Amino acid sequence: MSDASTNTSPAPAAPLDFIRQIVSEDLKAGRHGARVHTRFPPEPNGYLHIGHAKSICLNFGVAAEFGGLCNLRLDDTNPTKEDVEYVDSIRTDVRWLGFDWSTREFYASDYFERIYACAVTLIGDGRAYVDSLSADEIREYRGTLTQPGRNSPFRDRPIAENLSLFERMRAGEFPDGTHVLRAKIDMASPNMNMRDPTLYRIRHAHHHRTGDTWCIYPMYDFAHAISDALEGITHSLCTLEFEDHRPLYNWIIEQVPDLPGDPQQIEFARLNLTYTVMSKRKLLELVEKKIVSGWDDPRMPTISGMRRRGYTSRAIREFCARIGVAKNESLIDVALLEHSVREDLNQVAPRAMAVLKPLKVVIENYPEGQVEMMQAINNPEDESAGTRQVPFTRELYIEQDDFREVPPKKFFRLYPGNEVRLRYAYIIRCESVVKNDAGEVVEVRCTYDPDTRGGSAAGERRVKGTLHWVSSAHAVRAEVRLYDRLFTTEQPGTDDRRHFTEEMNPNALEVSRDALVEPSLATAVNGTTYQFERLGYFCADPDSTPEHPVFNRTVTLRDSWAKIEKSQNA
RNA sequence: UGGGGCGUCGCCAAGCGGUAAGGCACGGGACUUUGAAUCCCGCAUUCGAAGGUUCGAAUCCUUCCGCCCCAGCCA
Repeated sequence: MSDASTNTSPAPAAPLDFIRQIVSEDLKAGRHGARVHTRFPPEPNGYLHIGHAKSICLNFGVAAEFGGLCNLRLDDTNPTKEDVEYVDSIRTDVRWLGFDWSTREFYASDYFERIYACAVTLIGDGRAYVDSLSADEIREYRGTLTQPGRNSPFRDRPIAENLSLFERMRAGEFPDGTHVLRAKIDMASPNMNMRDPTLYRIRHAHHHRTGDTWCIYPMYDFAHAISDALEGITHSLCTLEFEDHRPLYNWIIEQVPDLPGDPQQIEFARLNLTYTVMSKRKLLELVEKKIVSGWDDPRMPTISGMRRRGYTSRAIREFCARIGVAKNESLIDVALLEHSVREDLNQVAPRAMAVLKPLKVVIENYPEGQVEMMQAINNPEDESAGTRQVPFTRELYIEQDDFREVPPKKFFRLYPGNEVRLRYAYIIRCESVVKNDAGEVVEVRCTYDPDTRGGSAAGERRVKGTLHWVSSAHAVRAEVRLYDRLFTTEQPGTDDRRHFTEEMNPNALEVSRDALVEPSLATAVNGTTYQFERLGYFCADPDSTPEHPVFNRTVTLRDSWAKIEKSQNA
């Protein structure tokens, strides 16, 4: 993943982000035993999205760059929200992104016994107590942002009673909500997280890994700090909203005796993307209400959705490298993601010709029944990709958008009397059109110049436009799914006068069922992304069958003509 | 009106007292059998604001302004 180990030519080092600066200095100073050990700790309650990709690239990246390790840890402390389907998808997605956690796949639930022991120790030291207030009462006692809280009447229970109660909580003697274990810190703290935070709650629920072994489960703050310490994590990277939790994190590390390691929590800004929602709650809602086809719907910002759409993991990693890591709350322009995708795909995607909205072209002076095989370049960016043969005949299809009966200014595609080049084939001239009863052009009649065939003959005539095409007799019908952004607003979900689903783009999916693709695409390999020349990048979808190929539009090509036309109409 | 953070170009982001990197976006041009790609050029006299310290301030100090997060037995 990294070539940082080559000691030959020290490339002009890109500036380190603030986290890498800290890690680098810690290493230099010999802190944390001069080690770097990070972890990526998702909760298995949904699929990973592009925001997680930022965290994954950071955690695994930092570890790799500084000769350390990164664990995959599933933070599964809430059995009511978590599921194996999610842990499977997480493993798949992190691996697909290109990262390897070797055998270091851990689960917070692996530590339940040890976390329980920590709690018992805390109780024994008088640093935790069983509270029997109701949830509502606890909230009341907590105070407000400006007013201190009050001590619970159960705060000074004798240690022995706490021990016994906690043991009975574990034994399942109490129903949900009757008791909770709390840290004894400071109900007057200006930091709400320090007002005797809950450490354990009773949940008679089946856990996807521990089954019915437990009916009490540790809270995030408690489980996370202990898990980090147990795994020897040195730098515990998380998002900004946990900044307020750091004092509690440190409290736990300090107060629980005999914990190995001294992890350091550092917070960075989460990723926000324009025209995208990034909360698992909202994404789950789209899935559950069947507003999208599933977590891997190509319109979703999930890793699985982007994969199905045709994004490459390399493009996503590059994107994550470009957005940087800082503490500013940022809103990244989705155009940067699209740029990263195009940049990678341009290098690696095989080219092909496909016509999305076909318009028939008949070349009047081309012999009927004749088939010529034209040599086409598979990837001009990669000579090793070779060439292929594309059949050319008298009757072809071109893109409807490539013909205008009345051309606008600067339109140098096909119109009556004009000449264009057919890619890898001949120059043709539009002689006349055939219209239907409604007055729509349904066929374009052309003539071709036999001397203009193919690629590179010197001194050949030049025309301004080059069109893609397919042979009527050879083309394969395909379904093409044209995706656009899922939302119409830059920051969906931030307007509290309406539900975020009201900001969805009704045209986020447009299906063309009568697209025609060149014969070589009939056997397109599922998951391969092609460039359909002049249109964009398209990925063969798993829904494809040999009789019915399906392609997802990954992203369009940049389109300067669209800009010109738009400014003309403005 | 408690606490914790953050304010550098339209969007990100370097900068760490010596005179504003880079990317995206945008605009212009070259090239072109993809109006793609590629290549050039342009794009912050100024760093939320105002004072102050200094030969010198985005960087140090003071005050002010704006935005985000926190009152789950969620993570």
